[in-house]
Amino acid sequence: MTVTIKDVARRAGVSPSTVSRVLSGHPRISVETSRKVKSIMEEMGYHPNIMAKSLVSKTTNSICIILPKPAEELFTNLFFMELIRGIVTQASRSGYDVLINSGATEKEELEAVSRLLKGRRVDGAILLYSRKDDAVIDFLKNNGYPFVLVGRSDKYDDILSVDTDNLMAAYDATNHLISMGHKRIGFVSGPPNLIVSRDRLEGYRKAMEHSGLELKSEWIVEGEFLQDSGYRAMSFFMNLPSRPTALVVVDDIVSFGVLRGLNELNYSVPADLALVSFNNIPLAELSTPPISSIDIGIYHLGYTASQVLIQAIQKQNNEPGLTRRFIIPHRLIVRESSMLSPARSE
Amino acid sequence: MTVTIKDVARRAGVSPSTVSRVLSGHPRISVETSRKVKSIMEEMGYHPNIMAKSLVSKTTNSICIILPKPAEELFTNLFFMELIRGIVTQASRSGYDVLINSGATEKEELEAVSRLLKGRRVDGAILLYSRKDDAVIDFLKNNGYPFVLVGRSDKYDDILSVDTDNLMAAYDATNHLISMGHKRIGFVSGPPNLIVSRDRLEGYRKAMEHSGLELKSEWIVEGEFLQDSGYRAMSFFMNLPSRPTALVVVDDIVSFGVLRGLNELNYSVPADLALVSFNNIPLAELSTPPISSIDIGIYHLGYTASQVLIQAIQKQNNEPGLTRRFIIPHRLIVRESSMLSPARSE
DNA sequence: CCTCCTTGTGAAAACGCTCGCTTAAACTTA
DNA sequence: TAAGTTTAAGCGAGCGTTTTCACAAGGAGG
Repeated sequence: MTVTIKDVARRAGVSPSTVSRVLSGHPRISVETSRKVKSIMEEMGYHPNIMAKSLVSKTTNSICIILPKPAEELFTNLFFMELIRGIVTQASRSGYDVLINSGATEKEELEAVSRLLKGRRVDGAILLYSRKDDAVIDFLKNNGYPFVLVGRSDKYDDILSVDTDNLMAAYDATNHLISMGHKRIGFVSGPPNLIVSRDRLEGYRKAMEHSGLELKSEWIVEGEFLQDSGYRAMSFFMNLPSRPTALVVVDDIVSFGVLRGLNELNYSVPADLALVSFNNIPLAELSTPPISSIDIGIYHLGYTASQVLIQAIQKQNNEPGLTRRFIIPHRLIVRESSMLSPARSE
Repeated sequence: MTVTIKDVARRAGVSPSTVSRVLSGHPRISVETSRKVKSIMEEMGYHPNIMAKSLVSKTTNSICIILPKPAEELFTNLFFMELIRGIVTQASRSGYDVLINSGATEKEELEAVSRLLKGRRVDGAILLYSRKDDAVIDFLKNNGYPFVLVGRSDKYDDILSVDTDNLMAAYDATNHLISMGHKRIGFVSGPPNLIVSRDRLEGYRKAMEHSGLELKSEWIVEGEFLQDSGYRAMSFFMNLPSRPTALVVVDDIVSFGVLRGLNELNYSVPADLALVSFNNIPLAELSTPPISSIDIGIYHLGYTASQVLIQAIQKQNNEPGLTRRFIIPHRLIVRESSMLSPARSE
């Protein structure tokens, strides 16, 4: 039925080992033999059985992406699509296949990971987003499996990770608003158990402090990475007796919610409320008005994560002392949503 | 090192075959043995080696998604993310892993597919989007590999496919505008080599004809599934001596481009130009104004595709005479972008 | 009491490939 | 020319499973 290495060998009049060596570019194969075998492989339409190869080589040439549990939410965020695109592109260039996986619950997630890694279906894993405490990270680390984190862990500092300097990014975003003349600046945060939420909040705080601006606790609200959270935050802020003139928003998607709310109430952006958010997803530029955003190079983040993981798998970056944490530079893209200074008020 | 079936067998005082049978729920295993073996597997942290299993069973319990070549473009479209989400969710429920793959060129694409299928790394494939002539489809069909097409082929009518009735969807969209009183209706189409573009265009044509409305060729423009195409189409239309009062747009993303252009020129939607598009991606609802869209159940499309493929792999739907073409129902979601009748003009 | 099932288990042959040895041939070197 | 060295290719033992076949023990049927 399917043509195996033996069939090729027989037809070429050599042994299977020779064919195998031709395949892997072994040095001690004569040019002539190599050429002949190759042409026969071509002719017979031979494709090596990846499973058999994996079985003996104990290596699968594939990696998996683990999406954290509330996959529905995350999947609808263009952020992840960009990340996945970066990963798939790089992996494919390195000859790796990418498996994509998500579990409904944290337990399922862990089961899936251990099935894939222990069952030797993949050589390593990329984890997207890090919770403050993560059983999957523990599992991978304790079992010595290669993995990289997109984000960071505050439990371990010796694991491979690719991340944005979120503190600095938030610092920059806030400073931009301050430099536009804003003094009353609010912050719409994400779930408190995500490190990214915390880091960005911290950056906002630092920037406010450094400029000697008041830091009211009522100007900070928490939510999810969903439009609805933005919507709710917006109505909370607009009902405040002393409301902010500008907002730093933890994710573009959340900004869309803020924007929608403001539109419904006939407020205008940036005149009534200026906005800066994070991630610069492709649609940030397309909303009305376009949203100022911190471009964190999502694609690049994914691309690098894949690169780092594959190097780790091939044991090219395991000497102690090597960088384990890769920071992808960010930059602020100023658009209409923050292009106006606030009206004088006090 | 890693614990194998033999280790478990030895420890349990049985043969590897028995352990294997326990694993697969073979009927002729005593309850007692089964329980003992299971507890030992648990205790030793045994996970079957998937590669070894695949090698002998000639089945991998995984499928792959093939994204067509201009992956960059497609990846940034939420459409694909939704589709992938549906596929991954269903596959995971059926115990299948999902591999995601895209090639830079058509040739690379074909290579990847044949490597995966011939190399027996996956049991079947899901193809997203169908071009009018597709080498990958030919390859899969000629080699008898299980696959399903999201979209349709006009070359073969006996292959498994999951699709929207795009002709009817466009018919409905156009009729909606007609029922709002529009008479001058334009169409922004996609690449002409995609079947979906053609079908939607055809539906638009039919609806116009049935209502006895004029069908000017200058009211039909072609583009890509990108915002820019919408932008360009918009400026083309607005410069026309006799411009349409409403547009049927082949994809929401393209509508965003139209919208952006209209905003820049201070036109208002729907007053100056009403809009209906397709796919109803999550952001259609969030734009200003929200866009009327044909919801084609993208997630459901993906979910069904996975289901159909896995059934085909397990040979549950291969008898001749069975449905090979699954149509997912669509429905029109009317939003602000089409909620106004046109000003009287002629 | 002998034969025939049934039930639970084991032995061993694949599955398609890789890789450490070994061997054979050809070439050096003294 | 004998011995050593290099180069090219083959042999065969796995890799961790599944699965066919065989078989022992016990019970049923005549």
